[in-house]
Amino acid sequence: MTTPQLTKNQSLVFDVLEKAEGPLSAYTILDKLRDHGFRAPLQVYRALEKLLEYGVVHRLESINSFVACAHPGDNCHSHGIVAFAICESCGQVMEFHDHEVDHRLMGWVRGQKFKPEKTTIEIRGLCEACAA
Amino acid sequence: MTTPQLTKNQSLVFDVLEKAEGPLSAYTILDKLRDHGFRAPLQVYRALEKLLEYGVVHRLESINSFVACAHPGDNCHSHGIVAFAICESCGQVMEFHDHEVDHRLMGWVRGQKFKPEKTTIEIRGLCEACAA
DNA sequence: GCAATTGATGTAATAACATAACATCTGCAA
DNA sequence: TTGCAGATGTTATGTTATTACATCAATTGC
Ligand SMILES: [Zn+2]
Ligand SMILES: [Zn+2]
Ligand SMILES: [Zn+2]
Ligand SMILES: [Zn+2]
Repeated sequence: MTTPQLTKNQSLVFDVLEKAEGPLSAYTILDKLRDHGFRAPLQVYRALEKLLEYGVVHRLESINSFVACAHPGDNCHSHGIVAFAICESCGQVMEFHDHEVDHRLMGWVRGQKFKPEKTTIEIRGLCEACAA
Repeated sequence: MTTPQLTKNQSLVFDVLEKAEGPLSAYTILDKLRDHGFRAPLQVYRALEKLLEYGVVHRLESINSFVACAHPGDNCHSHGIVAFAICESCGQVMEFHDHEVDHRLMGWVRGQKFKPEKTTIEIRGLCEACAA
């Protein structure tokens, strides 16, 4: 997915996520953008929908939050499953992918004749700093 | 985790999930149990909390729903990560685990000195019947 | 120029998911 | 019998996400 020029609202939402230390909920983003004219959740959700489509933002299903992609300008997401390690203490998110994991999971679903559309891998725990 | 005798509410919730074709939301469970005296979401959420703790029910993060474990009486969950394939058309859920996937993911997090607590792997797509 | 179309935006209302706070009950142990 | 712990009942509230409808702006074809 090539990323077209972002609209005003998309840019505002993306900038908030890029500057954030960790993942943010849609309503947190809304609050941060009230000074810029945002009034309703839909302004955030609509921007996020596009940013997800362009692959520059990820949704973390297990914490109902959104994070800017850690691999800007990289097209690696189109080749495999992205996995996340999420620190439950400080919110830091690490993003990675592993072709062997992809291979095992996709091999299993193929054996079941299951047609995968979207795969979520999220590891919650404590980052090095917080586990100390 | 050994499963103690279930309480009345826990049994009701578990029975609903066991008889269901697929995953159910907490509020769907609530509606199915109104005839049995359930009135409030908390009655469901409290029962689910225990059932999750006992490992007899799983939460599907990506669809905010709950499903009875497909491996009754099995303790395999204590040895690894459980993965789910969820049909977005009919709701059917397949549950499996793969030690190689566990190994790769845990190897990666160990390299990052990240301490994992709970891992989610969910594949949404179409089952064989629905993809046809 | 000027409709027609398309995509983006604004706004209000509502739906769906989850928890906080507090009271009560029940079984069991000191 | 009293105290405690766990389960339950109830109300209210908090959090996340979508529906419905109106408006606006840029583009296209005439
Ligand atoms: Zn990414
Ligand atoms: Zn941390
Ligand atoms: Zn299971
Ligand atoms: Zn299906």
